[in-house]
Amino acid sequence: MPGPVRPRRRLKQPREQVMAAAMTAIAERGLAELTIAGLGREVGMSSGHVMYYFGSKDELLLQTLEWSEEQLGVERRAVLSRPVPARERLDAFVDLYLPDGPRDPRWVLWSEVWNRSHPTEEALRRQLDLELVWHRDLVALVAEGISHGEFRSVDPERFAVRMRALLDGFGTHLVVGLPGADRGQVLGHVGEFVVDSLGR
Amino acid sequence: MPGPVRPRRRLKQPREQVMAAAMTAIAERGLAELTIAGLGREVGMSSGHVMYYFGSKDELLLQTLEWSEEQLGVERRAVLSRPVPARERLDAFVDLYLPDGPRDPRWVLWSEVWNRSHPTEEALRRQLDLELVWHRDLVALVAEGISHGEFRSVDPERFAVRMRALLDGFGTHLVVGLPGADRGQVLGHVGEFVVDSLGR
DNA sequence: TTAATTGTTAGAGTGACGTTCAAATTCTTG
DNA sequence: CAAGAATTTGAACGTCACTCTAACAATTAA
Repeated sequence: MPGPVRPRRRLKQPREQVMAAAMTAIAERGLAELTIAGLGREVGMSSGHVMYYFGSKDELLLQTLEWSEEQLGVERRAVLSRPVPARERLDAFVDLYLPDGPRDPRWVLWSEVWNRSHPTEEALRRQLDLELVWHRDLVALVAEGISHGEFRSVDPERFAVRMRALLDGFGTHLVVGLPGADRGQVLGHVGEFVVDSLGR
Repeated sequence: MPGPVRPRRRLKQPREQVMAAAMTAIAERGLAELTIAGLGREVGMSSGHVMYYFGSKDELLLQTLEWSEEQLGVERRAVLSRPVPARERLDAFVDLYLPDGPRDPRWVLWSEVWNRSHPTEEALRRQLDLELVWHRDLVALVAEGISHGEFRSVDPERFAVRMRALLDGFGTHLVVGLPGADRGQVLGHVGEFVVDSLGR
């Protein structure tokens, strides 16, 4: 006697559903408790099904990070093209760059993928691409601010490297929930650094 | 018929042996490939034996980080008490603070323990203690440099927060092996930041 | 010295996980 | 509508952290 036939409906946008569930799960319960089977359960897939789409957990995490960065990229480009002073756009850039708070999934994923011991050549290139878009946009914004006479004349590339180190440091503090690392205070520190470095 | 009796000799300093092996293994093969059984094999212990001493893998990693920091603390205090200008001691502080290079086990462990989703109250306190010793020493050094007229008069606490964010950012770039993050260049950036912030 | 107690060690067992795989089902297309 | 491609399931596998029991060694008590 055959068992009852369960419906096998096709899902809409299965990749997106999984990645969205992963972001939520990381924000709510952390990476350590994120399992392929559990993730599948959230969206009505078997573990094998999730593997069919992503091939491995590492690849799932990297694709989720890329997906998240894509959405943020849209916001960033919108912000950067606003017809307001460069300083105002720089503040918006910083606001987008920093994590929302402890366990921000985008930052958790960043840490996870970069801490892999043996990334493939291809994965490394993709990870680096994610860095470069932020970096290039920052360099271009600073260069524009300088050419408009709004910022002091510094080397935009060199400033961007230092600025991103500062943001990554504060971002790390925020995302791990280091006591004393409050988003408001961090924004204050960064603002002061910007004034010190670029103010006329 | 009983099997052959293998010697069950007591090991000397078993905890230290395991922690040293963990540091080496992380530096050479990364955290992902670090297993309790494999670690035991390196020092002639069974997996159960390692667990007997550390109770859990998380606890092993945290104790290893503490052990590593203890050794670095000795070096740091030696460096900070040298009878040389504060600036020179600050440079030595930075050199000790930053990772040696990609996969520096101290930084890998730091990232691992802070990225745990649900640390115990006690673990969190111990992790925070590791941060505080660096922070306090930095604040004291800067305050000393100011009082000797060597540094500009800034808020030492505020400077230390910003300086550590910068160091953590650059340190993260170095430890994950971000292309373009070279230790020499990082030291250059940090040196420039110090001059900008504290130079008279 | 021996007996009892405590501390140390091995290794088998457990459950959860990522991953693989073959079979079954649904969709697409000629 | 038939054939091939794409999708979906769930069982199986190997590995891992962790648990547990029994054995062994060191220390202490008598």
